[in-house]
Amino acid sequence: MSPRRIDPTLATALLEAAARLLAEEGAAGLTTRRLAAAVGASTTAVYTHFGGMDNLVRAMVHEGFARLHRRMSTVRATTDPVADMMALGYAYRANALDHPPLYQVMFGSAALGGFALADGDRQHGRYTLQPLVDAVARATAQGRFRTGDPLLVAQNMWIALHGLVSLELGGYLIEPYDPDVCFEAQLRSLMVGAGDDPDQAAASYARARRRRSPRA
Amino acid sequence: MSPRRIDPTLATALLEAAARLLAEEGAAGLTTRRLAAAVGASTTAVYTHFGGMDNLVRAMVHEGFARLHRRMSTVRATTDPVADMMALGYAYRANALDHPPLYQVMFGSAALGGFALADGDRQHGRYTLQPLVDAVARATAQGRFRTGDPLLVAQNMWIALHGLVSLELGGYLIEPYDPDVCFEAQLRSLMVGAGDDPDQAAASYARARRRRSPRA
DNA sequence: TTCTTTAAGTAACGGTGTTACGTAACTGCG
DNA sequence: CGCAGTTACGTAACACCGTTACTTAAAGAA
Repeated sequence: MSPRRIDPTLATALLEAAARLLAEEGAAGLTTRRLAAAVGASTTAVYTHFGGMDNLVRAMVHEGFARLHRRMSTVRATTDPVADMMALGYAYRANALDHPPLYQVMFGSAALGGFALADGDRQHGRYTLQPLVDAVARATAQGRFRTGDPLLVAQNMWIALHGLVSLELGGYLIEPYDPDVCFEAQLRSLMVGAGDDPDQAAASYARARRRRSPRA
Repeated sequence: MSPRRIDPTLATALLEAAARLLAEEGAAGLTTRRLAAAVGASTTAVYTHFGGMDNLVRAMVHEGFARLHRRMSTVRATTDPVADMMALGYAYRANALDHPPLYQVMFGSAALGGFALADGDRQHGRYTLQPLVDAVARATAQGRFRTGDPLLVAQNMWIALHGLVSLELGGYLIEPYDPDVCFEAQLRSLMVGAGDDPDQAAASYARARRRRSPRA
């Protein structure tokens, strides 16, 4: 009927509803019509505020990266940079497991009806790696890693983490080699691969385990 | 009009058309109607032969795993098992880069309209890892890897490879740290992480590079 | 030849993203 | 205060999607 002028920013209401829909029903449940129904508006609201479903999803992805960044930032640097890296790995994985569909959308694992992120969106999350890069630099400075490009080492760890999380969310890692087992093996292997001593890596792993999963 | 009884197995024609559509237009271009048009049939053909889009896609995924397995099998075992592992890594990545949309569907990175693989489908590709497991066992027997579970080490490498390929296909790996750079660093890091000596890993890497990418 | 089975087509249903168009409310200016 | 312009929304439609009754025609068996 009459356009109801109640919003306080219908845009944010749409975003919240979209996040809830995505979390509760997965990517398939996030449609313009259900979104409109959830906020008591019409489907055109999506277009006046975002210009289409793509941009709305893009906004959600940005928020997702921001939340990931916040979570990674809660991991404080200690005197054991390798343990710090592992703690960052825990934070990364915990964030993904807390919001599986969002993670899958962020990294393209949920087509969301043929929509695609722009180039800029994909690299938008790059700053998220910074804490990891710093930790690598500290580990290298302490002589625990072979000298090399810290960003390359960090990116390598990110790649492996994404592989694990992606396969875990997809349900590809099963029984005796379940995600937890793989994750532990992967973390230690990554550090040894970067140059750390296996025993020291194991000690750092034990240390990182103790300060598990800082809350979002 | 009249049902034309011409097929020689309309089913295979549908599969071929589906593979072509997927490769040329991506997951979004693969619809029942375009599929039907491509083979000159009606959309019901998909249902009489596959019982729905899901099963048709499932069949394509199985074929994709079979092709991956064939490609991995062309990597012959040599006296340098670490180089063999790296060659298997090349084969894995080359296969994915040859059929990007198919790879993304195989590993859930393309929702294909809310359809999902069954549990069995996801683990169907598991046998593909066997050549890798064998190579790990040989490397361990030669003392180049720390003693441990070969399947866990192989799965760890698979996870990292998938992370790289997945991010590469998604366009997340850019400029100074492009996929090729990351891939090389990753391969060597993986071997060192499993216990190999850095120098020996570098030598094996050079050896693997020389026998690059056996053809599908 | 007739009967049964099977594969295909037709047409529809409900759902999707998107858009043209109308309309009501707010905003700024005189 | 009142009038224009802009903006935000709803309505209704379009084209497309997967899926499914229902029907029809062909193939094989007796």
